[in-house]
Amino acid sequence: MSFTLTTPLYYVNDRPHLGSTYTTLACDAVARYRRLCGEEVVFVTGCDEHGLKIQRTAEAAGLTPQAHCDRVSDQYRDLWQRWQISHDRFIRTTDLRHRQLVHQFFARVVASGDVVEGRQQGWYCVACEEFKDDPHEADDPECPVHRRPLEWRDEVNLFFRLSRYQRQIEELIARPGFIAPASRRREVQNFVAGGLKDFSISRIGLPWGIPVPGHEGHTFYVWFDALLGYLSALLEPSETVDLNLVLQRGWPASLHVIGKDILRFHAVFWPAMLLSAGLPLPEQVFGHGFLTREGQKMGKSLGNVLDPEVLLKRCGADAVRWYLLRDIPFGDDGDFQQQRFSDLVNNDLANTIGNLLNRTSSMARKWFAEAVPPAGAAGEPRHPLAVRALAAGPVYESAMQALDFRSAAEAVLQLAIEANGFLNEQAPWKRMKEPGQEEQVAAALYAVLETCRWVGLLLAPLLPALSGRILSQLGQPVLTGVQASPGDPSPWRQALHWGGLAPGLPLPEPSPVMLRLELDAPL
RNA sequence: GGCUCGGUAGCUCAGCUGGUUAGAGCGUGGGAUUCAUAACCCCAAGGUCGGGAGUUCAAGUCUCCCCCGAGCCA
Repeated sequence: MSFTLTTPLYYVNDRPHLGSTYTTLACDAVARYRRLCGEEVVFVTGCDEHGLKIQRTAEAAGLTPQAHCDRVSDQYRDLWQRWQISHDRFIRTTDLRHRQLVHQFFARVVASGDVVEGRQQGWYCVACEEFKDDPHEADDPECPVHRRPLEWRDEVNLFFRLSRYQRQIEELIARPGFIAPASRRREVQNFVAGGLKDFSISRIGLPWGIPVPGHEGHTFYVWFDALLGYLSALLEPSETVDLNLVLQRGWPASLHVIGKDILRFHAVFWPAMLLSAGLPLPEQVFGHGFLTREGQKMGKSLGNVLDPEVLLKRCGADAVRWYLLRDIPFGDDGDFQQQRFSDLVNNDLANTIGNLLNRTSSMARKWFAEAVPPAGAAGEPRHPLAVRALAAGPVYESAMQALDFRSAAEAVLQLAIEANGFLNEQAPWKRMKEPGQEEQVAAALYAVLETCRWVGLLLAPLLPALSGRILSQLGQPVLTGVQASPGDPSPWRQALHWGGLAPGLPLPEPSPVMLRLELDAPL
């Protein structure tokens, strides 16, 4: 069973921003989860590097387009590494191999009779890389998104006959689950219901792009070429570029995660292109929401852009991942609020989870020879905390399947909250002062330590680093996505049974697994 | 202008097919405790559920109108 998922291929017009980081973190959580479940995962990310906008940005910076792309794509690669993103592929659309694949794909589309010449006249937004519908006679029209002047174009281009796929696309988007969250489906349906129009797939006089074979002076429209990056990413760098091979390398994708603004490209244009080329369609396109900051749109003009570099450096990956995944319903727009960010990180991670482990481990060490105490009655699946943990598992898993990170995170957190409550009820520190209570204290501590182990395990996809610290403080082996033999449950799933913590196992001296955030200045 | 979503405690939001005293988290206030990262645990706070009208024995929960905000389309 293989699971291919993609982030968008990020446009290298500017340095990476929080939005792309958000998308990528979410995908990383999914990829890690699927691997832990024993699935073979291909996690694709990369950069989209062609187009007039890039060419101009490079010129403005006094660089060749290639040098500019190299620089920005390096920033992405570097950023993902520091965020510990577990992608398997990083594709750049300026790779030679990508170009070859685009040519093969184009040949198929031509063979299907889906490429025609047409005259394209209209107002063009370079920033959007898109024709707008402003009337021909408009005076100095502006792009409503970028508030920049549109440019008049009148050229003979190649068109993709999207209109031929009207029915198939309608059927596709009607399929439950194809467009997620479901709340976004109607928007696309309305667009499609309006009638699909052929769209141009080439540009004239734009050197920074992939040349169209057999059409001197034409380069591919940046969107046409970019989406194909999902396919070229799948091929091993060492093997010949052969479009047929993608079927053995993970295509079709199970999941495209994108920002809501590019849903149409992924849910309409892209599937039509694939149909034309005779390739199977992705199973799901998930359009997540946008992030604002303290209620305001982030932007250069406002000077309120939250830099992922700064966030990582000052707060750490765990904190940011937790906040974004646990507090913002994935799919909805979210607002980044610094106060809430530090409140949640400190309460959930440092206090509730971190301190739980710390206090319990230190009691166990103090009274039970620096080791996991005997389980006694706490080894039974009937134990109250066992019941909780065993119930949390399925809730957590179905949430992760649905990309509902928030519910998944809450299920884990709830477990820790319950364990804290249980500990206070049992008050082992009080009981230890009374004679003959040792056995019960041991059992209570065991139950809580075992709950901590579950918390650590369940946290692995969401907060891999913190998860590792928790587990290692419990003397547990580092989890990897190592494949189980087919049919067997994954090591991770196997570990998720009550009583996995071995009594007598030495416990290392505890040290806080999660420090509190002290953000004195604004981020 | 058309369509689609929202408007529920200071903040962020849950509230499915209408039915006991409208919920959670954070923040705030109080209490308890000392194992622990001044952490954990318990309790409280009285929000006309955007406004108005209607249907009903009964409406955040259905219908209509209006106001406000967001998005898609034109």
